[in-house]
Amino acid sequence: MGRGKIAIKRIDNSTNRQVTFSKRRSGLLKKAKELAILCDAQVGVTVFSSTGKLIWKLQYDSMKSIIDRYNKQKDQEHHLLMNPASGAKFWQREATVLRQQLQHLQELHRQFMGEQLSGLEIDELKSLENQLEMSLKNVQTKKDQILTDEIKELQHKVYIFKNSVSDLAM
Amino acid sequence: MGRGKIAIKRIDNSTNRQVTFSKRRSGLLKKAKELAILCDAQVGVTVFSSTGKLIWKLQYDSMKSIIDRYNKQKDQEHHLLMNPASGAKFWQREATVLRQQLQHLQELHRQFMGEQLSGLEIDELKSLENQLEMSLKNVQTKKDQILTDEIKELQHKVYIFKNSVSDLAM
DNA sequence: AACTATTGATAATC
DNA sequence: TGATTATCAATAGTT
Repeated sequence: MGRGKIAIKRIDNSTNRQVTFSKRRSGLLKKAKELAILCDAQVGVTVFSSTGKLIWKLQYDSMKSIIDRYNKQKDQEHHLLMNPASGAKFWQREATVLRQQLQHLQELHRQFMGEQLSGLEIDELKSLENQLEMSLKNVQTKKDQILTDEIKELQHKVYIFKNSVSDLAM
Repeated sequence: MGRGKIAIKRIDNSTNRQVTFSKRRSGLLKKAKELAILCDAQVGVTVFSSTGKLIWKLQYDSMKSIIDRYNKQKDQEHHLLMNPASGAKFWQREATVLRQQLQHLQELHRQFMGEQLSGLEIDELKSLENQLEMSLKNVQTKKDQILTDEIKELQHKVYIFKNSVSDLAM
């Protein structure tokens, strides 16, 4: 999209990669913001560079609902207005709950990755095994479906092509 | 970017908004994917429509590193905790990031449950399939190990019991 | 869902 | 880095 077309693959030159990263990151965030505003949607974007640094986080419009809730709570608990430190407390509670949920889900997810299985009972392992088997089946079904559709489409194209060739021969 | 310029504000006509939402969402996800590939970065995007339906896209194997990096970053910002003045803002940011991580992980987990597979490319499905197969193997190995151990233990008990019975007989 | 006239994004360059 | 601009890409309005 500039003075020349580029292939979408890792940019080898690191300086170039950095420059492109900056430019496209801002482009992406702009698009995200526009989407959120235009379509009244919640859009979140997280970007990490390859060195692992958290570059940007954006959570558009969902902030609004959080702040609404905060303001609501502020009304309900009037003493909050008197105590400047309680604003921090509200968000701290919020963060604590979220972190607990996240940790719980992380642990669960590790188990789905086949890690950290030591704490599990035999019944839990069996149940996990069943779930994984089911998941695998679903994924394979979906994959097969996509591949089959693709083949059908190609077969149709070949059919069309054959016909046009025989038309020419007539 | 089309037959006319538009102002970036909520589109009132709901049909139009829905159409624009579809178009721009796919545009955004394409950009995110390109950024990730070109610049070797981890990019996550979550999109909720105004009706609350979650449409999402994320390189599935990057979740672990996102969480690791997040935890790392949290350590770096840890000194902020000591400063009471920055309290509310810090915890607010904390909550925002946590909420976002939670949303990503929830969606990722749904995919590991074999749900919400519609948005995935064929390569992503293959990748997920491989991971599930590996997980399943680990879980089965662990299960077998536990069962084998249990059997050994029981055999030992039977052995002890036999001996004590023959002791009694003497 | 397609199609294009436009606007917008950005790769190369300075 | 930061600005410029020639191109390519995205998309708003139309069919």
